[in-house]
Amino acid sequence: MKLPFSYYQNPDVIFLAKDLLGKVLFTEIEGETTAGIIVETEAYFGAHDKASHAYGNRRTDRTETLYSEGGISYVYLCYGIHHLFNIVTSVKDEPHAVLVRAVEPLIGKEVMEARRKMPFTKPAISAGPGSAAKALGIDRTFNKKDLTGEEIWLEDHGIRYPENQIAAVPRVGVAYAQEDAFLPWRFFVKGNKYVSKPNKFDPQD
DNA sequence: CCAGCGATCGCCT
DNA sequence: GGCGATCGCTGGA
Repeated sequence: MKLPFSYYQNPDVIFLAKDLLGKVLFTEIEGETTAGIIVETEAYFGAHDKASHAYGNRRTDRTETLYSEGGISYVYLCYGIHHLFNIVTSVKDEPHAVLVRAVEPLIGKEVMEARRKMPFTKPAISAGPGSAAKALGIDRTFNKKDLTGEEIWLEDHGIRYPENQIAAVPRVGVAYAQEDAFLPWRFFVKGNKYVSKPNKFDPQD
């Protein structure tokens, strides 16, 4: 059930971003297990993507994690407040990654409610990358973790969404990436209430 | 060494 | 819908 290390080695980060919808993201922190179904992702196409921290093969202390082999987590602080969780994919030195933007609470809902101070019936509990990470208890200490380990991992529960239920639209908050800002590399489950706000519904529907 | 800013969120109007 | 919070990373001095 736990996704094997090989799953993350796939060189096609766009495929993986879409394939990760429906997979279940787990954390175990101080004996408390929480998990959510991934319902929204964004692909970041490494060195060739102006929206990526690793654009142009930029290497700094922060981006070094992105050059790990697939199956490692990349967590960083955004706006001084929010922790954003990414899944590093592909082979070593190919800095591809998938940002998890929203999850649907599945296991440990009470724990998530305490972390977020709101009932799990409120979509805001885990809609949006900062909220999803907080609900699952993910912070900076989760950077560079093995995603097949005992603290954070993913499972395949056989959840599959038909093609026509998945929207592919431009990514959020990457206007600075110029022409790359228009690439349809944000994927989400249409109509799922835990999907983050911007363009919750496919404009074509 | 330090000023500017970000893959956001929640509160206020 | 508008805006302030808040801090590590980044690149230029």
